[in-house]
Amino acid sequence: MAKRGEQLVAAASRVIHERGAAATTLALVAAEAKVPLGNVYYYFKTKEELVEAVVRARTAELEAFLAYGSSKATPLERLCAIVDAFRSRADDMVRVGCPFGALASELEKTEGGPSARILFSMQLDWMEGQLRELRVPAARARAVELLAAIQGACLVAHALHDAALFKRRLGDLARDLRRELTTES
Amino acid sequence: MAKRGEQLVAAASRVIHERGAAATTLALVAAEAKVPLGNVYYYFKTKEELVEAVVRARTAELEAFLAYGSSKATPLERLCAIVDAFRSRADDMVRVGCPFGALASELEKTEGGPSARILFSMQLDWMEGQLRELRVPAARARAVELLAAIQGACLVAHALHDAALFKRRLGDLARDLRRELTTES
DNA sequence: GTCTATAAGGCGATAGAC
DNA sequence: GTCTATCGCCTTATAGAC
Repeated sequence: MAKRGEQLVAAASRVIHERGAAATTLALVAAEAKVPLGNVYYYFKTKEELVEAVVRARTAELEAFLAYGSSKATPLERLCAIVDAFRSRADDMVRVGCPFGALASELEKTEGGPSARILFSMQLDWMEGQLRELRVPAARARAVELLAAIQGACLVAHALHDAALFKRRLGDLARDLRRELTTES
Repeated sequence: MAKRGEQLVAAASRVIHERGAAATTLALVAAEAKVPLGNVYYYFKTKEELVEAVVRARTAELEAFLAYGSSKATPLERLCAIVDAFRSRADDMVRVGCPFGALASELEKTEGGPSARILFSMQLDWMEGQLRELRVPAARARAVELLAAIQGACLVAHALHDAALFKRRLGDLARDLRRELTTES
């Protein structure tokens, strides 16, 4: 049980969420975790290793996030549950960006370093699965459309500091999903 | 005519586009502009001032970009022209991000510094104007939907290093616009 | 106006006492 | 395992010769 290591990863995840990975210094992480700076290097040889650990932690968060969606009864309810779950985090996402999308996009800017694109591919795979179950044609393209709509809304709302814009757009997204995909009985 | 100053802004804009504003150092900009480092400070007192100049340059680029769209005959053609213009820049946008969106979102992460959200509000205003001319209800919300769709597609495609995804999504976006907004005669 | 040299401070990373 | 002290480098910014 590497309790101290987990504390550091949790602290690093918070600081990175607030400031971005590039602007996150190990001194800030150490202060957030209430650990002396030098101690960080006992658990992580480099800053890059710490960022990789944060990516793994975010991946686990996303798994739990999607598992919550999967707990709903129908594919349509599952998709709407995920949209609503993003919507319920609106204030945080608009203030500092999406904990999955902001990290995934930022880390792709540095070629050699760690990647977090799995945070997008996991969501696409999960959404595609739900759409396939609904017999929606071009399920992969529709998954891309939905993920891009969510991420784009977050990006625009974040830059404009407009949480209401994000909530409205995600509400419309869930409404459109229900309209199009509800099986008339 | 501050020729040297314009060279520096152009060089800074290129470096920021490639690496992001935070990772851009004045040494890199000076090298890109083939100017000694110390000389940068004759034209810009601080790095922040240089970034502000880059934002103004991008704003002018966006104005020209939207003016090109405005040159088309009908509002529908104008909207599609902008979508197509983004699409024609796909390789660059997928490799390093949107020159407008990436800058706008990154600069909002640092509170005290310069802002580039005008790059989003200009696009929203322009799109809203076209949609209004087409008598589309909830024109502002539809403008947000379109801008978010473009920016989200760029973000996802960038993180996944998948230019084809971006081109497909923007092609679908233009097709959907034509389908919904074409006036049957 | 242009350029060289360098200051001042923050960063990742290490050494070594405890 | 934990912590203090510090190294070496890079960054922004300045001083001052030309």
